[in-house]
Amino acid sequence: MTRSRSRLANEAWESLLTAHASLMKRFGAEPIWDEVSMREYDVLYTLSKHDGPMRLYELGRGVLLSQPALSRLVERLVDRGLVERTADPADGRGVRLALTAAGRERQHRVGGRHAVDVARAVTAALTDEEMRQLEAIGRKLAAQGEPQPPRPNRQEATL
Amino acid sequence: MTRSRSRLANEAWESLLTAHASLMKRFGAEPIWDEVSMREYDVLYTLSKHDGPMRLYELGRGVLLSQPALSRLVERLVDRGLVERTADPADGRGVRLALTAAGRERQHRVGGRHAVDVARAVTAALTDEEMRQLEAIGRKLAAQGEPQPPRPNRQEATL
DNA sequence: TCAAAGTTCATGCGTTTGCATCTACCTCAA
DNA sequence: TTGAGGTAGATGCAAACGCATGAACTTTGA
Repeated sequence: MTRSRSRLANEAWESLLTAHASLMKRFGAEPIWDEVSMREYDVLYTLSKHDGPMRLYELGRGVLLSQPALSRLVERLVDRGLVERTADPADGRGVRLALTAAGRERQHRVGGRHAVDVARAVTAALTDEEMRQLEAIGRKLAAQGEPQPPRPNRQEATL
Repeated sequence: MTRSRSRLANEAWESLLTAHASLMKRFGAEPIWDEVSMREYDVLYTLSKHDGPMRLYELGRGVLLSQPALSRLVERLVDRGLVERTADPADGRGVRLALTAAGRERQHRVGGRHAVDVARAVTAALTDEEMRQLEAIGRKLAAQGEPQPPRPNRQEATL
């Protein structure tokens, strides 16, 4: 891999990080998180777009939290009546997580307001073409992040 | 703003979020964070690419942390001899933050290893052209995130 | 068949975070 | 000049987090 290609990659990643931090800060400052925090919303949203119950470790894939932290976050949502947690009949170790009616309502309401803020910020910054590019690029990066286990062919780094 | 343009914006943002979480998780799993955590590194890196001392609130712009959390994170880095914090002679309220020699060395060493991981993941997922696109898009989004104060024209959402 | 190894989630515990607030200092207008 | 209002950063405290580990269950291979 060429030197400049590595450099390009790092600049692109830093750019993504900066954009993420900047916009997260902006969105977090909006007065819509009084009922659920952004992280809680993240979980509610992930559950909402998944049909059928989810396992805790499935949730963990999409959320940037340790497994214990996620476990307790879910517990709090259960206590507040937004998420339902039942034992998985097919696997005694696991749990099945799903939104309650209240949870779905909450997600939808907060999500609607949040989407307005997102649209406002993103459309102000990007053209349609750029939004499509970002969507595609993000998808590829996310796919790259996931698959570690295909083949354990330990091909050590060249550096 | 058209409906589909809002939708496009939200899909792009979600894509960015997913990519961010996925790769952050991957990078965080690398065995290079035993000396400084990712957040601490973020601060060291931000200081390293800034010439001259920084103010705490300047640091805060780039880091996704509350002001008190950042204040204490910096305090820990000071205690560990990686950051130097001195009173600002020009503003008695403020502090001047800079890397110590040890801090600079640490940042450079960890940063070098991290950059390898970033390059590996990003170059595996994206073409050169896509990396350039991401770099440009991130820059625009970050710029959009910053400026709130131009005009407080409260133009309420159409939801 | 059954014990060893792996997986899934929960819990103990020390650390870190965010919110609210405080102190100290700066700015600006009267 | 001065005092009201604003800004920079620190601190008290409860909430949330990550790491290490535990408990319960499943899977695997001999």
